[in-house]
Order: sequence, then C-alpha cells, then structure tokens
Amino acid sequence: MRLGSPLRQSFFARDVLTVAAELVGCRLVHRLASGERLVLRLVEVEAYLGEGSDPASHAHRGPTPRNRTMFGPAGRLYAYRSYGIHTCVNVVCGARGTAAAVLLRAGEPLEGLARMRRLRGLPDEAAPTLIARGPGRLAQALGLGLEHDGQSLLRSPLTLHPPATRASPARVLRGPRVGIGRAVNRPHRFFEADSRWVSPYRPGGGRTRKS
DNA sequence: GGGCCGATCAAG
DNA sequence: TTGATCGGCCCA
Repeated sequence: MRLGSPLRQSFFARDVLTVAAELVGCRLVHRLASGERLVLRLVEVEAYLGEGSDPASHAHRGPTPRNRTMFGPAGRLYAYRSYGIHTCVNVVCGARGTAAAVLLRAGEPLEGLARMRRLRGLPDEAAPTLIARGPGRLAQALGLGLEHDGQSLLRSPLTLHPPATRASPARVLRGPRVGIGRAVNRPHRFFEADSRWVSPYRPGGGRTRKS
C-alpha cells in the first residue's frame, strides 16, 4: 500500500474543527519495532476545544500532569487512561497553548489485521469490525499505550497520511459527541456516512443513569 | 483524606 | 447491567 508523505505540522496547527473534519478518511500508521506496519483509515473523530472554551475537554480547567501534552505543540499524540483501564488517543491541534485536540474514535483496519487482532486479544477469525470500532479498541489495536503520550505524529514510527487520491472522498457527517455528560449537544463529532466501521452512537454517554 | 464521576469495554 | 480501577475535582 502506498501512503505518500505524512501530514505536516501546519495541517494540525489550524482550527481544531477543520482539522477534525479533514482527518476523516486519513490513514494512521504505526510502524512497530519489528518493521511490521499497522494501518487504519480513520472513520470517526471528535474535536475538543481548548482550555476554557469546552467543558467536556480534559484541558478545560487548565494544565494538569495528565493533560500537559495538550498544551504543547500541535502534531503530537495525547494518550490518556480512560476509566482506569483503557487508553484513548488524541492528536493535539491548533496554536501551541490552546490545548485543542481530536480524539480518534474508530477506524477501518487496512493493513496488519492479524497483528491488530492479537494486540486486541481477539481470535484470528474475529470480525474486522471488532478491531478498532471505539476509541479504546482503536488504541489497543495499534499497540498504543500511555508510554506513547507526547510522541510526535510528524515522523515514523507514528504518522498520519491524507486519503488515497484514487478513492472516492469520504462523505463526512457531523453530530453530537459520544460518552460525555457535558456539552453533549455541540456537533463536534465527525464520521463517515453509512460506515460499518463507525462506533455505535450512544446519546449522552453509555451508562444509563439509575433513577 | 474520602467520595464521586468520567472522552470505555466486555462479560453475564 | 455491572465491574474493572485511574486521574481529577470537590468537600471536609
């Protein structure tokens, strides 16, 4: 598979909503130490505005030890632990210090599927839709953990590449974000229309409140 | 320090 | 529906 040049920092250092919309259809590549290449095509992302402007953002209340990568330059990976168990990954965007980021929520596996299944703990015959549909699954499938927090996405082993020029451009829809309690109604989630690779939409979060 | 709530996932 | 189980925040 041909990938072409990776996206550059100028791509990421723009308005986070613009970047998020354009990231749908891009390919995320992790080249493992073994030389093996894992490739996902992004089908679903969420934008989080920076400090002060987005109550749902980890950066909303300013820098902390966990979110400090968000306050650094654009084009780096922000990895955090979710619910004490899963790792989720973001791309830092915008001007340095704004702490905007795009959460990578789901992808279509393109290359290295056998390896991704192993990383996910799935049997060899598991459906490909189980590999990277959902942010925790996506990170696990690519072998990304907290140790990758702060890593650059501008060069190997971790890179993002524009959509293949041959392929028909993805039809990108926009809707509410998933799994958060605050500022749910902001349409900051971008996803490919009619895609089986997109994570299931759960309005206002997956956990139903007990009355 | 204690208690609660998440940008989640999978088993029952 | 629940449990796993961590960081951050709020309250004492």
